[in-house]
Amino acid sequence: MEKNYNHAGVEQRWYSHWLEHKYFESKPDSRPAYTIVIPPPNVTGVLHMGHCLNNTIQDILIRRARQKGYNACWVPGTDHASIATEAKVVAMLRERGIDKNSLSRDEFLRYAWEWKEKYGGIILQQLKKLGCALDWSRTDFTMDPDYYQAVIDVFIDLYNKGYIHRGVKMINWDPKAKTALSDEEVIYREVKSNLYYIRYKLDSGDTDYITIATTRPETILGDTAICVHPADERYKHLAGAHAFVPLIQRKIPIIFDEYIDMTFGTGALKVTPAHDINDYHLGLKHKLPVVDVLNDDGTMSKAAQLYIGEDRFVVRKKIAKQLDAEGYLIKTEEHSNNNGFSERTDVVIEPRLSMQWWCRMPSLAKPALDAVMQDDIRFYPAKFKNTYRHWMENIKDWCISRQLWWGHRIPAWYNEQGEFVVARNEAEAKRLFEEKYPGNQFVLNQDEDVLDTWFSSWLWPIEVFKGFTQPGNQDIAYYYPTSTLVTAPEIIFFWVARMIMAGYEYRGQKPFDAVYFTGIVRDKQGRKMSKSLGNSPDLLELIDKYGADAVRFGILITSPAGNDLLYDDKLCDQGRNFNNKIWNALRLIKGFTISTDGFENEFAINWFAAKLTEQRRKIEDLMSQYAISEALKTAYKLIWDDFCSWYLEMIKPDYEQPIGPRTHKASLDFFRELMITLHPFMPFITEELYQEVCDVNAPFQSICNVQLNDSESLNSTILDQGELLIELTTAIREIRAKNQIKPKDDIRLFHNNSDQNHLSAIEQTLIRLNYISALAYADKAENTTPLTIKGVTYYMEAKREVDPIAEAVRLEQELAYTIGFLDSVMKKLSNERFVANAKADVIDRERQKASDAEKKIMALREELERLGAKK
RNA sequence: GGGAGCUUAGCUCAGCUGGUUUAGAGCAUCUGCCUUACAAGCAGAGGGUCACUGGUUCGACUCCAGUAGCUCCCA
Repeated sequence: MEKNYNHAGVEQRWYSHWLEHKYFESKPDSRPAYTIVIPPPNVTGVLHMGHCLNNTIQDILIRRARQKGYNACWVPGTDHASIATEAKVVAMLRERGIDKNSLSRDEFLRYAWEWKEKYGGIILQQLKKLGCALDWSRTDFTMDPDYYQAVIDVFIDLYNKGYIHRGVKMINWDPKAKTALSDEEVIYREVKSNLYYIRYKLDSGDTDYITIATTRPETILGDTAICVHPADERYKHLAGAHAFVPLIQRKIPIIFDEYIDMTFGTGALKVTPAHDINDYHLGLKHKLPVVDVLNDDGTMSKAAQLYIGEDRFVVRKKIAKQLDAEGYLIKTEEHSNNNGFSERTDVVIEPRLSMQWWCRMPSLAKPALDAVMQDDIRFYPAKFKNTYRHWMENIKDWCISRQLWWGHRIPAWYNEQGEFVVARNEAEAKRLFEEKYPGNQFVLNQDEDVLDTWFSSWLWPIEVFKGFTQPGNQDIAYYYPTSTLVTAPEIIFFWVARMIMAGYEYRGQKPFDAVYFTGIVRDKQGRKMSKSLGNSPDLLELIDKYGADAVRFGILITSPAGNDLLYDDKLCDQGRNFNNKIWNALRLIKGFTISTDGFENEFAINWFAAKLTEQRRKIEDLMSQYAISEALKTAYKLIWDDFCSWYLEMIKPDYEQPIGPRTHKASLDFFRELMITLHPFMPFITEELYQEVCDVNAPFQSICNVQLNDSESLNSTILDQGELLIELTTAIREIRAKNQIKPKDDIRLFHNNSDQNHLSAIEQTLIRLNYISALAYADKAENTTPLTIKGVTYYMEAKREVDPIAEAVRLEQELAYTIGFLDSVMKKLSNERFVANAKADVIDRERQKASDAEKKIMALREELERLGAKK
């Protein structure tokens, strides 16, 4: 074997093997199902660190479930991402010199599909590099024909139930993508801006003005009132008065409303119902006209009268100048306020009145809220229940229409009068129209808009198993509800909540048993990874450099459940080093020569068997709580510390001596079990090395299909003995290190335990590990260094004289600590109320602690006296 | 403005329903080792008044209240 493990070649080879033999494909059978649906990545996406974390976790859950005897099924797929994809296609067309507006809808969609076929699967290919055990035969896409139909049918169904309606409301408008966005697609950021103080002439006299403050002077052209607080003394006299909008001299009323914050600006608010949600509501209340001064691309409309066709931000500057020049601008102040930005295009959102399709949520939300609150669906970490509840209890209508072409076209047909029906297709629409309006002639046109992408992905856990298009099929019955959803908290509302709603509405059942929320991957300075900062490593390069196993290790080892993690390449180094450690452990075992009279260590075998069982149970416990990082840490320590540092050292024969067959076989068995334990976390190296320790004559079995079994009973006596062995050995090594006694210089060890057999189980191993030439009972031993463990004092005697001064310092420190410790214990024990109130086993434990400490203090004092006499 | 959460070793975090040591781990640091699996390694060490202030209790990192700072979500 090579000196170091090299991942190159190994990973590709095994992944191909796994695919070829279809280990990851699942079909319903008699086993219980363990199902995960992948959060479908966006077709425009490429794999980044967030995906790496998210999918590694899913892979671990799936591989572990398979080991535990479940029929594990992990479904891959992508979503069509209306806005993002349409933007990519428009950009592609621009490069080819084609203007989207010159194309028909069908022509555009042909280009879009072409783009999707070419680039839409990249991200799925990248997941293979990570080792993901996905059932590729089930790969789905939100715009596949069946899926498409399911989305349309759900729309029709919800429309017929009265949940979906059409109406004019204020929406978030993305002037770049020229589409409406849902509230969830708007990101609020603080921005620095100016607060403009503008005076409006009043109709009461030429020198009377009222001054308002605004951050958006270009919208004054859409003003239809000025509003003040009824209790504001400054403006009481203006009841019934009117003002004139500067530059255009529109006459608008002064209105009074308690909504006004008297302390902000001048206490007078310009009211622009078309361009601000609060103003819109004021407008409704006071029956104000609506003047929409913006076009859909963010330029000024005809209704603005001025600057028609110019961009809103250009106009903001120009109009400020003009207002100043004409004496309307009193002053400008620096100001910071929150602006909404489009999640996809990052332009400033324009609140805009618009005719859209809406889905009413409360009755959908009710069962979905209850399910989570009652832990029928469990959230990990549970703190997200609060976030979820808050949103669900204040849920608003969902704006589901988007002014785009790429997506599920809204199945509504209109006649020339704007009357409409909702139907599966044009023929049915015609039929419905004839029912509604018998005898009339119609020319029908389908709605131009498509549905919000989330309106398709909320059906994902159902329709990937054809739960809508082939209801009652075997897959949906078997795999639904799925087991665990792994996702980011950012999409708890977008996606998680809505899937739960769809699950109850359409299956009468939750879509998954548990939701595991991952944190955000940040750089080591805690900054979010982003393209603009360039602080995100290229995942594929990382995998090339370190291997997928090491990268998986790196991203997980530092990843507490639900908390952000600070990524650093160093973590991958640690993963790579771990690979190497495992590799070398096997190299050692394989390098032994075996002989029937070779070295055997029965104690080591029994001890490690117990340790393995104990730690595997701990891993199981941690995994059941989704403490995945902790579980990996436990496996890491089991292999590195318990197996390599202790077990292998215990069984290592003397130089160039053979090992006994029993110990050799046990070591191979342990190694194999360790590979199985680690496999879900690091699939490639474990498969590679598992095969190395399998019987060559047995039929081939991939580690992917090996079952994890825990039937062994746990021998806790031997674990205690092992602990004593380790504690003693560590203490001896410490004394050696402090006194420059070489690791292999012989020592003699005495102890004062009246039970002279207390070391018999570990004696042989203790002697070998510590180069002990004599081990005996002694009440007190001259010229030795004492160490007290669990009430027994051991005396270590070295050929080399210990330095009395350094030794005295060491003992003094230990004595001080132990006295302090004893004090704290005695304080408890001398407290009558403690003895009266505390549980018996707590008191016993304290008494044991006290007696051990007393013995230790005695031994230390004696030794110090002896050293003192010497000085 | 509303809501949630966080504050434990230089860094990243464990520490569940209060009593297992005057608090643990990994990484980093320091010391000694090229020991015949691994220097991508081995052996050892140092490092924390558990943010602050009160309260409950025989006993608080752990429960409660307040203060300060930080983060996230929503409007």
